[in-house]
Amino acid sequence: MATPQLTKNQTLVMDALSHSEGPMSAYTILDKLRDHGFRAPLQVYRALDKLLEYGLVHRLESLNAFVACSCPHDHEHDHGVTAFTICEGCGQVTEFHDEAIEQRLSALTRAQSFKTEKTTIEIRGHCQSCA
Amino acid sequence: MATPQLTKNQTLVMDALSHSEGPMSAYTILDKLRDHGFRAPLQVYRALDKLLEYGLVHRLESLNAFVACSCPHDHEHDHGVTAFTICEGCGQVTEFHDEAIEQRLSALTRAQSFKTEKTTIEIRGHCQSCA
DNA sequence: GCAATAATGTAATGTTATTACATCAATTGC
DNA sequence: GCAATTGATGTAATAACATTACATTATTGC
Ligand SMILES: [Zn+2]
Ligand SMILES: [Zn+2]
Ligand SMILES: [Zn+2]
Ligand SMILES: [Zn+2]
Repeated sequence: MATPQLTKNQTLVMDALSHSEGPMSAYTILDKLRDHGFRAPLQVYRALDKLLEYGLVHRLESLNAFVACSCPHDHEHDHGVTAFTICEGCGQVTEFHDEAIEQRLSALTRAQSFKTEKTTIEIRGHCQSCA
Repeated sequence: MATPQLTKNQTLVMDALSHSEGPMSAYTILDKLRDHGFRAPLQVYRALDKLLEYGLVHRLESLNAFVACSCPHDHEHDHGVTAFTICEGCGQVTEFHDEAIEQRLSALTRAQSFKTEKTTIEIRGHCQSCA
């Protein structure tokens, strides 16, 4: 998925997430952007849909929240399975990718002839500082 | 986590999930149990909390829904990491466990000194029939 | 310019989950 | 037995998350 030029709203949401310490809910993003003219949830959700599609943002299912992708690359190519550790103490989220897990999951789904479209891996717990 | 005797509400919710073809949202469960005296969401959520604690039920984060554990064992011992395939077509959910994935995730989190409390693995896609 | 497409604005509504407080039942200690 | 504690339940209100519907504006292709 090549990333096209972002629109005004997409840029505002992307910047909000990029400059955030951690993940933000859609409504938190909305509040942050009220000064920039945002008035309704849909403005956020529409921008997020596109940013998710472009791979610039990830959704954390277990938090109902969103986080900027931390990958250094330019997102010209789809990065594979994305996994996260999420600290319950400080809220820190760490994104990581592992080829071994990806291949193992691929083998397991292939065995049941399941066609994977999206894989969610989220590990809740406590980081080193918060242990 | 040894499973104590279930209370009346816990039994009703457990039965509803056990007899369901697939996962159900809390509000769907509520509707199913209105004839049995359920009136408010909290009655469902409280029962689900206990059933989750006992390992009899799993929460599907990407669906905001709940499903009865499909493991044959008696839940006397905690089964490790649970993963699911979820078909977008027919709604079929398949629970599986894999030692290799569990060990790999364990190694990865240990490397960042992260203390895991709960791991979510959910694979969305299409099953063989719905491909 | 004009049609087609994509993005935006706004309101209303739908869905999921929690807080607060009162009541009831079972268990424990004496 | 009985008070005290604990766990479970009932009910209402509210909070948090997400979508539908419809109107308007901006951009693109011709
Ligand atoms: Zn990423
Ligand atoms: Zn932490
Ligand atoms: Zn299970
Ligand atoms: Zn299917």
